[in-house]
Amino acid sequence: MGVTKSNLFTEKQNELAKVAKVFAHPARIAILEYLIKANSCINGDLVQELGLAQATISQHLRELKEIGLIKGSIEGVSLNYCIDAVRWAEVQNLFQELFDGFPKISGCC
Amino acid sequence: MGVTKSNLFTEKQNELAKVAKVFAHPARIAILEYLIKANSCINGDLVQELGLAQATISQHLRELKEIGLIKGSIEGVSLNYCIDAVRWAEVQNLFQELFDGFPKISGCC
DNA sequence: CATATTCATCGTAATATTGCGATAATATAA
DNA sequence: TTATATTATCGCAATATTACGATGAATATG
Repeated sequence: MGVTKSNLFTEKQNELAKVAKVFAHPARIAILEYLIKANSCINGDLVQELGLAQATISQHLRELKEIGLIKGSIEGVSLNYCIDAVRWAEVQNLFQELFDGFPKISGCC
Repeated sequence: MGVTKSNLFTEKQNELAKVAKVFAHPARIAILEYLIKANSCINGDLVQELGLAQATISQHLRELKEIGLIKGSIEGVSLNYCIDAVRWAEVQNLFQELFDGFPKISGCC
């Protein structure tokens, strides 16, 4: 036990859950917000900005990269991470679809 | 170690992460979608609908209830769970704020 | 070449999540 | 009251996440 039974759910439900999991940590939210503000940055900047160890930040960056929300380009000795606009819109849509599925005027409680 | 360092982040970042965590499981997405579709339901329905044990569903319902997304009213021997419209809009806004923070036309990569 | 800088990865400890059987709690029905 | 139905909670096992020191890989600088 202890493992999520993905086979019970639809492709879309699993996808949304997987994406939501990436947002489910304040450090990753902070990284995204910083990337939006700075419009690019490197790992080192983030170690200064947040108070986490370099290894920890690198790990969070990998998760953001794996889900496709950010991408990095090598810039000499350091690395430029930035938000992937296409994926960003895609993910925004995923959430919006769920939220908009609930009618504003509910006939229930 | 192993514990999230919430003190490093803003109130809002922690709140969004906490809410996202609730969305970070396909069963809870499925429950929400079912509640939207059915416009009310009980735990028993969900055991039929999803393939999880009653105890497991009850646990997921509690998490949804704790974050305020759903609320339940006693209906005889069973229970009516439904989506809390106010909280739903609130949470939608939290995500929208983050998503809208990223300008469509990025000057970066 | 040797050294420094920057980021990724590995290994590990601490903690959190997931799933479920068993059981408790509550309310209805006979 | 006794039995039935419905949901919550407890306790446990399996797995996942979080954090970080240590180390590795790659590139620049002297």
